[in-house]
Amino acid sequence: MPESRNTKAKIRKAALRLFAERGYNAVSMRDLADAVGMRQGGLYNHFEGKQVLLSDLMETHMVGLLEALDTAMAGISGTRARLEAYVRHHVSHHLDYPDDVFLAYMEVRSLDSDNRARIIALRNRYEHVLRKILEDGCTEGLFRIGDAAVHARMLLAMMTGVTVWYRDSGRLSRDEVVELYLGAALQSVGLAAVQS
Amino acid sequence: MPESRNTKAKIRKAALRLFAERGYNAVSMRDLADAVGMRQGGLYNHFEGKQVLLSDLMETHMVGLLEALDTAMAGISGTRARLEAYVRHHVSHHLDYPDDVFLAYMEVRSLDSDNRARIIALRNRYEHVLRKILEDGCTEGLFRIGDAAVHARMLLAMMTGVTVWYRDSGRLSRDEVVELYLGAALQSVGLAAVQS
DNA sequence: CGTATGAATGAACAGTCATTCACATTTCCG
DNA sequence: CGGAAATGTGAATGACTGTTCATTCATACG
Repeated sequence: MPESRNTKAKIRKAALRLFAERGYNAVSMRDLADAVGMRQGGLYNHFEGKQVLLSDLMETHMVGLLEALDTAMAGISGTRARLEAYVRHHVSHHLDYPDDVFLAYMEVRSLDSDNRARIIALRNRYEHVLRKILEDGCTEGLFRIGDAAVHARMLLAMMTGVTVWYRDSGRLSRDEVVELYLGAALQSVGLAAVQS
Repeated sequence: MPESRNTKAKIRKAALRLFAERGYNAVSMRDLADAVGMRQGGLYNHFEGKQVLLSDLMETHMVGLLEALDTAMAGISGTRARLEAYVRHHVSHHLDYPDDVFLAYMEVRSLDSDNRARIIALRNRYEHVLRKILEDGCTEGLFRIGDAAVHARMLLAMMTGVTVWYRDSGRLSRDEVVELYLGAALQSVGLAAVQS
């Protein structure tokens, strides 16, 4: 069993990287087996098939994302503080797991309809938390935004895009990037960033 | 000749929709021929191959996007007015050509390296215009942003994301959406939206 | 009318796809 | 040690891939 879990984890890791890099449809089971260092037939001892592997990866990521969000938001009160916690969580989590995020975003359409519905439901839960914060801020007269639902989508697209360009070897550290996104997000809702 | 151009246009139109909908690798030449109403062999009278078709679609879009940007920015002076023109152009163009945009964004990795380099060069030119506006605004002390290069990417990701959720059948008109994005973009750089 | 042209066909090509399976090998546990 | 369960192999499956091509067809031109 110990060796089994190891191989399974190696398959997941390689699949995640390859799917994110080339796209689900552009990766064959041969490619995947080569990356793991085994023959294609053996993959089926660990996963029922390619589609199951994809939906497994995506569901694992979405569940982890929601759990991390819960942790990040736990005990945070106050609408502004909750927005800050959400933004910090989202950006840093995306910097930590760029392949997972990219896959979950790009390959939803490669899922069959049952799996797709499950993944989208998880994503909606995640987005709803931000939308609620923005609605609260509007109700309290704290935020100045045109439309909470639209603004939630704007912020999520803006923040998620960090995975497209950020590289660890670049000019900015992860923390600096998080703070840049936080500042922009706060200003976008009509709040000034804190002067530190 | 008139019929020829017509068929070519039909192929391009169908390919654009199918590639955007299912992804380049998930669309076969047979699928495409079916959508056009012909047999697969005939496609090669109009395009050298699948890859050429893809890069042709993407290049056409990028060139059109740059031309539309030039038109939208022509004669506009003043950093704030230029930012407003850029945002309005970008969002409304994306609302008008969602498939083109989606394809150009998602399928860059499906291009072979020569075509990819050409498309990315065009995209860089497009992004550079916004970055320049943001840098000017910083120099003039007009904008309050952490980093112009990063902020350009944030705004582009935010605005481009409109194609993911907007539907004509929805609650908001295109003009309303454009103004919402404009307001958010202005606030994100530290400017208040105009009170109308 | 004869013929050149562009376009469409449908079969064929060689290769790749995900998946299956009979068979080895390794690993675990009593 | 023995046997069973887990794990990996390599070949085979049929379906599908992008592309090619000989052929047919309709139209346009001299």
